[in-house]
Amino acid sequence: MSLDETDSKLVQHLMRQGRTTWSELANLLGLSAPAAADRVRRLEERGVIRGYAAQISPEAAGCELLAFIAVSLEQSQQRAAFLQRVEALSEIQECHHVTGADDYLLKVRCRNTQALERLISQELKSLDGLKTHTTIALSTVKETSALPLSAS
Amino acid sequence: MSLDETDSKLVQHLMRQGRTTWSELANLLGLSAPAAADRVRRLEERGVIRGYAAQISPEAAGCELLAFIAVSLEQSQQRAAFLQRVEALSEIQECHHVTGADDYLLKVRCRNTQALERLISQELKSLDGLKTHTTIALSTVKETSALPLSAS
DNA sequence: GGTGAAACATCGACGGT
DNA sequence: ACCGTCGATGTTTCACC
Repeated sequence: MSLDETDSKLVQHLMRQGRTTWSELANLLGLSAPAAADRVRRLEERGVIRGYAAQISPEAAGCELLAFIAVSLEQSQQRAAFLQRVEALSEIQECHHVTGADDYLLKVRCRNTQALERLISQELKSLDGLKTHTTIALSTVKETSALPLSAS
Repeated sequence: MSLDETDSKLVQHLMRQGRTTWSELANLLGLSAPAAADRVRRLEERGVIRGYAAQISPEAAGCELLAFIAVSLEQSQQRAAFLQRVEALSEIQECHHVTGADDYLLKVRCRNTQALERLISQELKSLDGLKTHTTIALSTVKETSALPLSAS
């Protein structure tokens, strides 16, 4: 289940650069190209690599606003309906079930405050007994998808 | 500054699949391979595409724990030191300056509660006047890097 | 933005350790 | 079980239209 040293180097490179050419990966690892490709394929099969994506500037894509919404569900029979809405709404980037006074924490990106208002008032608050508490991000200091490598 | 319809389709595909082959992109857009490559290169130069990355399963990489830490800075002269620490700590994936009672919201991934304790007690709380409020994620319902496309 | 040819990278089969 | 070599195939790249 855990990663050997070569896989660690590989994963770390893939997190930063994405997949470029096998030959580049190969001489990074001191292997031949087919061997590097094999390792990547195995990591994909094991689910360590979930996929590949381009990182898009949210502002360039017209998403100027970033907000975190804490959600409380006071009627637990609304849970399924809430989770269904979370999946359906493309503005909701993340939804975590969390400890503390609230039930869920949402990370939301949208065009402007008007779009946020619509999301909260029409999409979320239309569920009975659902309370929200919204925090707006004024600026982002750091945002990376890189994980701390573990030497295990 | 804004994206035409072809660029929108392109960006949407790149967010989901990463960069595969020019020919695949080309016939998705109804263009020739060099034309598709040109568009991608221009988007990279404009900063719309920030880069490419593999999506790694945090659990597979040994990061079992996800937490959100709200940080209050009661002495504003500590701000520079705090931001420097944020950059240096690889467990901190995100740091946003936010509205509300607290100043910053951190998204943190680490190995276990022991690593989280070390991060909070030794790395963060060692700054004078810094208060934290930590929320643990029990499970993650949704987590995507995709953005809602805007037709502009 | 399209076309063609040269350069390059990938994929699969085979052999070695 | 994992890695290297080699040849066939497919893809990118560049000059030019």
